[in-house]
Amino acid sequence: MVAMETTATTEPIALLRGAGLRVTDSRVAVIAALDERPHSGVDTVLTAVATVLPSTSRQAVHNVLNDLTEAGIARRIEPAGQPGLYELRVGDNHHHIVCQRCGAVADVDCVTGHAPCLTPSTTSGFDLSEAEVTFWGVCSACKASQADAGETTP
Amino acid sequence: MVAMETTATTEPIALLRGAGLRVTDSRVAVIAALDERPHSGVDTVLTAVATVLPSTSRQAVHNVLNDLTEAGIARRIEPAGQPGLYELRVGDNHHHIVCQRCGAVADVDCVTGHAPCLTPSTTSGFDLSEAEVTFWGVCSACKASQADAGETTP
DNA sequence: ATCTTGTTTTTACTGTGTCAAAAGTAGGAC
DNA sequence: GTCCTACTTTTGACACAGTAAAAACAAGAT
Repeated sequence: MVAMETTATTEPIALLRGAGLRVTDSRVAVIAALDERPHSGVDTVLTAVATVLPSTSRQAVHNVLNDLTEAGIARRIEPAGQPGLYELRVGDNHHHIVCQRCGAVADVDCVTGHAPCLTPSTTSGFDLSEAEVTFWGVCSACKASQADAGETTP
Repeated sequence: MVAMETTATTEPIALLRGAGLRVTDSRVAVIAALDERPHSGVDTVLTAVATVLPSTSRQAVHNVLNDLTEAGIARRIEPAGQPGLYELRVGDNHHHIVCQRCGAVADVDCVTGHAPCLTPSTTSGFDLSEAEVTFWGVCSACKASQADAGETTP
């Protein structure tokens, strides 16, 4: 554990300590990976972590991501038809826009105008706790390569 | 093929013919099942269909549901952490509210007030095509049995 | 430095869904 | 009414994402 010259981009150690989680290389590396590439899946995180800690197992990444999510350090999103993705932005209620061709994800701050931004017209007796919005579209990269465009789900 | 006393609730045969799909027992049964229990998963549909056509395979249900979805007769939704669910309401842009305990799903007609109901504040260069809203909460049944909280996925 | 407890590895397994070839059936043509 | 062909269904195998559990190991307190 290095730790003296800390103050990395998101201060992984402070995040972990603050959540009462042990500071381990894997966790620090996962947080760093998510900080660099938000909306990463397990595979992407594993690849990034493996450049620093080659012995890391996929299961370890699953464990760490689950731990971080439970601790409120990370957030998991799961666009339909894709494996779960993780990001460090938590606590602010932001949404996502997903590319229907390549699966790229970008953040969307909030729906225009309204602060609570969403209230269902009928709650059907449910106790409402959260509104999740996913926008679907085509990212600029995919728009550019209009012609070929992967063959999956236009 | 029974079919004489048709005119069921959603006229499955007309739906299939209109979409250029062949009318088969399985398809009619699947449509009937979805009509009775919207937001059903493959298993639920299979159970319902099997009471009428006991030889039906799970694969057949997958095939039929995929066909119906492609034909625009059914719509697939996929709340995070749950297998895909299907419903016959298509074409109207409605949303869903999902119970965080038991997974129950109810329809929500639209977000209050606004007609286009959703526009992202920033599109990050995406061509927007659709907005999907999922509300999360606790259904009345789960509220009632607060203590134990069921585990069954209805 | 040692101990305790939490973390990671390893291996196996479950659930959800897809793929592909063979067998069977709907629906139009005769 | 009967036959033919293309579309459906069955069967069985497989892919992918994630979970489960026990043994090896490391963080942090004493």
